Amino acid sequence: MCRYNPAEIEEKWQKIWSEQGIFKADESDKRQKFYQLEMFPYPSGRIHMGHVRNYSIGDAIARYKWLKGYNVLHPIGFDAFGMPAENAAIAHKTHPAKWTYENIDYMIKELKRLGFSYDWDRLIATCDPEYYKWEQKVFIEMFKKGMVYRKKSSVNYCNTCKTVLANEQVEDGKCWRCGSEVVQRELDEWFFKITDYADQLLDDMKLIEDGWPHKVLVQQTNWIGKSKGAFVKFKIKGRDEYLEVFTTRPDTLFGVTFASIAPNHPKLLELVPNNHKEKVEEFVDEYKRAERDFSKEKEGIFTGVYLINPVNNEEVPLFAANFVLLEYGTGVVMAVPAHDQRDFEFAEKYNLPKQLVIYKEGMSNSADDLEEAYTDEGVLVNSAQFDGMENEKAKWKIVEWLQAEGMARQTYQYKLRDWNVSRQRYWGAPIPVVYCEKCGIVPEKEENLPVRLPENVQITGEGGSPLARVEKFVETTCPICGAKAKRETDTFDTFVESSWYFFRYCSPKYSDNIFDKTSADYWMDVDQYVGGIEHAVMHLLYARYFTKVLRDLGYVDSDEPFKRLLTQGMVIKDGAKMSKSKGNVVDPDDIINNYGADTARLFILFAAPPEKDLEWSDEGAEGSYRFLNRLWRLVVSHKGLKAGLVQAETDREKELSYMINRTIKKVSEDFNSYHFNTAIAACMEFVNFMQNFYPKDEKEKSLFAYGLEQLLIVLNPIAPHITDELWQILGHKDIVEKQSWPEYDEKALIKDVVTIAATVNGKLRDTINVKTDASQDEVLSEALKSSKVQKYTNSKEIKKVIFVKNKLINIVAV
RNA sequence: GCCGGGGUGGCGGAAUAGGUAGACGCAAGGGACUUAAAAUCCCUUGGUGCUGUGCACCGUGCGGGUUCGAUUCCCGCUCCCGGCACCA
Repeated sequence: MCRYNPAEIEEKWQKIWSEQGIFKADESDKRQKFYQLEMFPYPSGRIHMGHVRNYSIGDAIARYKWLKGYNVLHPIGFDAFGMPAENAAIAHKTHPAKWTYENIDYMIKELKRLGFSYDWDRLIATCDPEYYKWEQKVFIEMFKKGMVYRKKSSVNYCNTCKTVLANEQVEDGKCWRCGSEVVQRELDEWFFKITDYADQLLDDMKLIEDGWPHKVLVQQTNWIGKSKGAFVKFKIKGRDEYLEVFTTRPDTLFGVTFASIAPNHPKLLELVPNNHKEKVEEFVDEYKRAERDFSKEKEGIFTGVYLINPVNNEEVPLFAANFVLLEYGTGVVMAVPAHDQRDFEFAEKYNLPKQLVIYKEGMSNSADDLEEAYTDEGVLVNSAQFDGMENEKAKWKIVEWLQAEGMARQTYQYKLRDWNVSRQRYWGAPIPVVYCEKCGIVPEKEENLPVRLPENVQITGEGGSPLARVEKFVETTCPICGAKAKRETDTFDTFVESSWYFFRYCSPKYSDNIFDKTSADYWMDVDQYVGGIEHAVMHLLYARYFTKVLRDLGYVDSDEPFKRLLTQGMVIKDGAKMSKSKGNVVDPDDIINNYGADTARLFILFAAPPEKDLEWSDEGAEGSYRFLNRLWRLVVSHKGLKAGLVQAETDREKELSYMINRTIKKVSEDFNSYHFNTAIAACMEFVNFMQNFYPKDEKEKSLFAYGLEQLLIVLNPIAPHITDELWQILGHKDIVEKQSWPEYDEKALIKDVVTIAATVNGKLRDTINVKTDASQDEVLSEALKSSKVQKYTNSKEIKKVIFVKNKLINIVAV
């Protein structure tokens, strides 16, 4: 008997799949389409376990859909631009392109060794000019429609990566990629107006809420951070000018005792009277010098300016305060120390008065008795005609009242900022604009696209954008007037490329436009997207936004790119994420060499449900390998049998038939809900059963062989190589991938006899075997025959009997 | 602080329109085969107790509640993980 030799058979079947082209997606196919997508990898050098998990999940789904009769698109590519390529270029004195393409070649080999069902003809790499050309084209169209703009702004800057970061890329005040401290810098930058889409990004969540993890939608909602409030005008004392504040609590306007302004507010120094100038300037300088430290104590300084509260004409002092953000609202806030904790702390520190305006029964009616701000509900007090009104109601009544005077209006504010897409790096897609002294900012002509990255560039990591030093690149002519002009030297944030790659897969070689609309209309939306949770508010928000942009530019009809999303958990080892520094990395290559790809895939799908973190265990992988060996021996030892679906008559036949159908049912249900771990468990149970069955006569043998065949089909999406090999060993000329997913026979699942629980007062006392669908009376009399039941019912009165057919009988005895 | 998700054997994890808790796997222990080892196969394995091979009690983070019956539903608490964080 031949032994299971994964190395040999895996190579063999990968070659056969490739030769037969069975995973090529074809639009002319009449079957229903299914677009299965996994987040494409960054070509860092090698595949890691996180990739294996991501792609094993995606592949199981894709292969399942093939077997279910769908026309599947399952593509792969590389998110190939980015900083590690430049860093590697500096470290190894090579070129980012060379490094990147070598990595891509190696990683393709690794992916192929894992046997994934990709349509390799659709491979894309985002650093290919034939790819980024289209991004440049769309950018120009966005520019013309006013969807992008350039402005000087204070931006997040990473000194290690020497480039700007978008808000989404700053984590805990640190760079998302390298972890160094992020500082603020003033630079001219390009922005995508994603804020114009804030409401759509929120509202359209209802289109995807059934298919996306709740958690991701909540994270995006919080990130967009919409809040309802009002702008309120405060007159500046002694001037015919106003400062506007944003507040979500207009109900507390009568409690305003001072106001605060952001130290970097552009109007601040202009307003400050001379006798306060020196001190305020000092404070502002100190603020600007300091790193932004969020745990810092609240500090401020009186500006010498008074504002007039529009609700009662009271004068309140204006403070410059370090906790006021210029970027949110208007950069000026009204302060209500009695009902806002920050204002409370500030007032305590600088000994400012507090006025109570929201009152709840039981509390003191003096703000001086408060130990912290009262932020809950209540009724208004000390608020003139609004006294006694519930504060939620008073909010908008007060705004209405002020609005009549032109002093307030209802509004919404968002935490979401426009997307800064400029990066001062070489290895990215050039932003296709030209600066002309006469014509200003001019987009490159479409026929001149792509604006190619120059190849002969020295990457040193020093002195700003490398492109700025390439004269041949920078020096150009104005697309409008033809005069000498300079090119933009910033490149796009690489998240721009990953915001539309799934469209490009629909027609990856299309050369007339970003994609062929017919193909995109056919394949989009992505039916199932699989990737890491870490992209909840970066890639996944950008991709949703960019899809809406493409829609508004007339390229597509869809509002949302990904119908369903599955976020898989991390692969951890010894309780921590695998990393070189911790020395707990398991290299997929080693696992494939030792056990084969099927074992790696099986284990990773078996060890945990997809969304949960998965603890890698060498012993566990070994166990999965043992299972495949058991499967191998089971099938090989019965290879002469001829499969046939026979009518089960004897008890043994019925039991066999029951197990076959039960397994098909369970695995089918689990595949539909992506519970691969329990699907595999069901297959294991079935193998255990089959190992101990030993078919005797011809009928049993054909049914047995039929069961083995069904098992191979349902296991194929998880362990494709071994199932194809065993399928062939059973005498088939074709391959499992050409079969149909099995249907189960509901009738075979009905047993003649069922075991039901006999409980007394809810406690299990015995289990009894009765005819299927036996009546309550029959079951009760059978249960009362049990001595174990009698023990608890004798000498007691039976008050009540609860009966669940084929499941349980409960006797209530007192 | 706010928002979201969780707490089940030694471990990874099963089972919730309320109905036999611990499927499947790992680890551990015992046995068979073998000159031996590996591989394979079989058995045991939530805890405690007892007059030990059967029976009792306890048991799904903690405390209550609803119910004939709660891992599942409700209330309160606690701990862990993730996200956001001076957002007015």
